[in-house]
Amino acid sequence: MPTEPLSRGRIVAAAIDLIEREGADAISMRRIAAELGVGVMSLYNHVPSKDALLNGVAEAVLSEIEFTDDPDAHWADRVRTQARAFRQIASHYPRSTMLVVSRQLHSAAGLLPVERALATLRSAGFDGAEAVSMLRVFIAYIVGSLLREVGVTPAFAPAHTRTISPVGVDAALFPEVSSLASLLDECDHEEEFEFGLEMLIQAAAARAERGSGEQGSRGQASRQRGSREGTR
Amino acid sequence: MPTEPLSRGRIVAAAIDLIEREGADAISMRRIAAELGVGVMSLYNHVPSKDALLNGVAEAVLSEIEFTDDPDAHWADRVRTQARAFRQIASHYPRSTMLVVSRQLHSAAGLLPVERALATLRSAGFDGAEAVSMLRVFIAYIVGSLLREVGVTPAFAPAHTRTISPVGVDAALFPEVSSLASLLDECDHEEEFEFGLEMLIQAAAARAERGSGEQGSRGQASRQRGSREGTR
DNA sequence: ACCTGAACACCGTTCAAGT
DNA sequence: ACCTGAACACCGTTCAAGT
Repeated sequence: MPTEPLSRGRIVAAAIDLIEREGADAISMRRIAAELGVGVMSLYNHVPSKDALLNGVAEAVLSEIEFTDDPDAHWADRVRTQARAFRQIASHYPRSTMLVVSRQLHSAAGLLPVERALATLRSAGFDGAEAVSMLRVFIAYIVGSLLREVGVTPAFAPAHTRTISPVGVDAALFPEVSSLASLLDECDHEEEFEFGLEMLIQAAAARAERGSGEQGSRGQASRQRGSREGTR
Repeated sequence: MPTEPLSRGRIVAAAIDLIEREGADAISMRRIAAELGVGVMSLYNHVPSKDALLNGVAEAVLSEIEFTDDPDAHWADRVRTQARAFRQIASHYPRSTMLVVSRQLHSAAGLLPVERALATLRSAGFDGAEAVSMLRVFIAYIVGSLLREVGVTPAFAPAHTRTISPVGVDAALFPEVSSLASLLDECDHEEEFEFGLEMLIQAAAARAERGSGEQGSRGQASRQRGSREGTR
């Protein structure tokens, strides 16, 4: 009594469900098939391989995040909104986050956020090259933040396993780490995310102002990369 | 004729070798054992599990990067040097990078870079809480950058598979993406890394200056997180 | 203490057979 | 077109047996 016909969508949904319930390590074609009450090989009628299925999972998760965008808002606010939308992945699909972040998606699901971000950065006055570089910087920061937030914790790492607690760190070898142990131990992920986001936006704003008149300023700045000379 | 006795170190080295040669997906306890010319179960005399072995791989890779640090240099230069040291992972051990980045290490190998970074940030005048937050921001950016750089490409993705080439993107739906396709297609990873690094250092420097007099400024700034108000 | 083969409970995917 | 069981070539790890 097949309540509903098998389909790519149902398979992907079952996979997401299983990942969020038991962790990314727990998923296998056989488990998913069992979850759907079908034979393993039935899955291959709708999905070419496990790898393709995982791409489907990443796409589905990414396309489910809310991407409201107000084109009339200040560009900095639009960047904030878009960055926070990405962070929703970590809270809505914590155990699938690694998957979303570690597979580059060449589909519309991945292209739409990029399109919006580029439009926003161009509206701030950046030229194409600047907008692309800036977008890459923001994405790198967001991806790294999400990875920290979801911890990539193996299944259910007990919260009591203190990692850098005052006890266990040699205060002579690591004075800073041991004196800041309590701060390193706990982390308000939202506050931390916002802190870095503001740093990046501030740096971007400084470049937006500076760049309004001069043309090749960024090209020069990037040309002196790799030099070991300091700021001052 | 056992040329050399089996040891944790030899096993980890063989694992790294195998990963760099055939990709992270290719490694298995059985393959590593075969590589070393021993039975699979012999590995378990020196390593409790595959998971522990992978932690060992991450540790070994991390501890092999050069961490020169000149305490007399300007703090911004020290940050630059340390950030670039991390990026060496991507060039020296591209296919192990994901492993290093996705496992939090509670060993000395992971603690030393943290200790140096905190000392550097404190020398810039940041208090403990600021230094810890700032460190997290830099790490998030670096981690995200490395992930982009190593591509997490499945084994040997042919370079000819153009992902966002001008052809294949609907210019009406994605005007920015399609007009900036050539810029999005290619990426000078070093230049890109330096670009974002300078943005973060600039933002950090602005906070270092501002914070020299006032005490609770950062606490206030972070307290207004989540507000939808803009910059201006 | 260190090594090991057999065995167990899993994998992803191919193939030939069904409807 | 869709489903499927058997089979193949793999996994990580336990266990009991060896030295």
